[in-house]
Amino acid sequence: MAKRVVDVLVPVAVDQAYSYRMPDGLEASPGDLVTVPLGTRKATGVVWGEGSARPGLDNRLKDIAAKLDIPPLKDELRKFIDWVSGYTLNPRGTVLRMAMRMGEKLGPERGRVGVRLGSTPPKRVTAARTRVLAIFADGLTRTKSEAASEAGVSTGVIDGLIDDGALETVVLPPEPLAGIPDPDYLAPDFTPDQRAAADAMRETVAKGGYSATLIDGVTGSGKTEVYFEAVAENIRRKRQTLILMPEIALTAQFLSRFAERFGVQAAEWHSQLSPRRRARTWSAVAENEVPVIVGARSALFLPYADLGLIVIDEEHDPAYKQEEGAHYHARDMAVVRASIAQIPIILSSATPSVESEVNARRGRYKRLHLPERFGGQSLPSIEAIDLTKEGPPRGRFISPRLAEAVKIALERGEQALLFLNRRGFAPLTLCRACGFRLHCPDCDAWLVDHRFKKKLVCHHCGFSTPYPKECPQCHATESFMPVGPGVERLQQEAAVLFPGKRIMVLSSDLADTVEKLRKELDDIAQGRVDIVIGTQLVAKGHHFPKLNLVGVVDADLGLGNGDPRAAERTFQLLHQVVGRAGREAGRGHGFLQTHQPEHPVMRALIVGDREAFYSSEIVLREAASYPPFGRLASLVISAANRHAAEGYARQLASAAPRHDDVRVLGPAEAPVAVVRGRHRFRLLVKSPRAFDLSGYLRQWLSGGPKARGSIKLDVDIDPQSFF
DNA sequence: AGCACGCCGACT
DNA sequence: GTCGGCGTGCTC
Repeated sequence: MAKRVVDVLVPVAVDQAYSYRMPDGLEASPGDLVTVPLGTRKATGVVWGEGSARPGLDNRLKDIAAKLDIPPLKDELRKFIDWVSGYTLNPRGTVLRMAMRMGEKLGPERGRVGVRLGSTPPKRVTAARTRVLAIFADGLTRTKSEAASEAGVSTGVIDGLIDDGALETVVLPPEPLAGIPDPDYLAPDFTPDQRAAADAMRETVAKGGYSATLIDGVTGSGKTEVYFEAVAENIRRKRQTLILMPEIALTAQFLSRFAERFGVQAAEWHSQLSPRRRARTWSAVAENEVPVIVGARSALFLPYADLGLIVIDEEHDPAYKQEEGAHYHARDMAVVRASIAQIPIILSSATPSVESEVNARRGRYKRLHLPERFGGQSLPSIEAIDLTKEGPPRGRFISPRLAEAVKIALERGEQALLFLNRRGFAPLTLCRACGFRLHCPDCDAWLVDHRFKKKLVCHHCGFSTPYPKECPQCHATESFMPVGPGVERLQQEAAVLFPGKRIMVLSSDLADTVEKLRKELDDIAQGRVDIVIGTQLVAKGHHFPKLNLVGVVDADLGLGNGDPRAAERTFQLLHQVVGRAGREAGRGHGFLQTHQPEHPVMRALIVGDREAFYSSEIVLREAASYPPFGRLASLVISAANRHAAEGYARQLASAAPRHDDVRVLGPAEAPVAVVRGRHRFRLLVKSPRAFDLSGYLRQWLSGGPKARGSIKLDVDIDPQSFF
């Protein structure tokens, strides 16, 4: 009898599952993890289904090597992987890889080594040894490093005592990743509005099944506390919760809030976990030992044993879109995962994405609205400073009115934040003698002057070079002139305007370590800083009690780049930044320096009419058939030389199947035409919302010309950024 | 993703 | 002559 054949999906960039023979004495069902020979090496794959007979392949089939003793990937996760692959056009193996990034080899957790008092007294006695033995006199077991630090000795002393037999080693069970959260550890003190929302949340979770809820409320309205009630209910039901966060920098503050509410730490998942911890977390999630995971977007692909609830915090945040390698939008994929698993999902934001806002308005999402700031605080009042009428003197960036407001705030003993979403000293440096602009050798981009680091940096490829002594074109010396502001230049200006004040610049490139950043944020929170100058890093989630004044130095930045989401992004970012003001100390105030005070984004912020902004933005999107009223895909073609890229892009465009619902725009040179020495062209594909754009693209690309040689094709469904 | 295969430059 | 650079293509 012929052996059973099964399909195994391997975590490499192939779309098809490969067929393998099942050797005698081995049983494996769909979802099981198996090791299989793949080329010259071995790979860990997942049984995806029964063998699909393909003629001519039978004699090449290899045997499955072994089955791993790990819980199988649930049907739910395999369906999700297939769906994500089909939608994003990433090969299934690539998507599987995201679910299997568990660090080193799996398998049973290796126990930690503990040390306790042995039976024989030491042969030689020293002062250090006496101290060690003294702490072990209580009969307790400790790890080597714990014992060493407690006794104030090096681990060498402990090792010596072990060799002597005075101490003995025991294998300890692995340290738990997270305790069991207590849903009733700290009962929150809710306002009637919050209470009602929390009750509704709890009911939704208790009822189970798929549902999507948008919690929408201003900064400080208690959104987190409200969805914590949903989490509490899910914990009571003993099912796992995934809380997705836009980025790790935020999770530290968030985790302590979680611990205050539930009495224990939640387990974390993000790309910076050590391999060891990663592997442990992965298997603990699969073994149902982790009730709550707080994670970045990749946590969406973990092998939950019993996922019962997903929460997306700050659902509008652009960081949910994965832009490198496999493109996917974690918020949208999370909704799909919830629907496949038939569980509730909660999306939370003070400034929902237009997509989610439309879903709520059309009844596809339930909406829970939290209208007020907690404890009766009022929202900051916001006014515009019209730069066309009362701008700063030439070469300066802080207008007299903003400077005056900062002075007054500082006199009152309050803090001020100057926000500018631009790193470095100046975005452009040119030669005053010949007009030469310093640009990146490998990209179509200017070099940004980073004066603190004494370097010129390309923000597209990371190229950096010391400041040149002379102009590369006309060899003039001392002729360079900065054009435009960055946060570092703003600091220089603030130091002159506000002498003697303590100024801190916060920007992602200056915060080299997470610890340093945390300390700086703490310094601000403790009031050890008068003026904070920051990029969008400061916009997110941090709580600064003494901050009452926020000045947006260039509110127009990001509006003029032709991106369909520019207005939405700017509104969300500025709303968030200005929301930093007056969260505790009282009434906050915000200034928007702008050239267009009548722009709908500025009007909405100043008048505080969020609804009006969404309504007008939705009308514009609908008229242009932009998402969420139509679908977009972007195909970026890159190649080592411009001609090859353009030629292939044209061939590809002409191979597009004709379809009444689809418009193919381009090819056009990408907005940043050269990155890392590669020339880029772009095709944009537009279709109605109800159209299967992924299917159309799959058909197109399988029949179109193959990208050979140095040519690369990057497909991005639902592109968020238009670089 | 690995890993082998293959086709051109500088070494004992 | 061959060692080895990494560009190209395959893995049941």
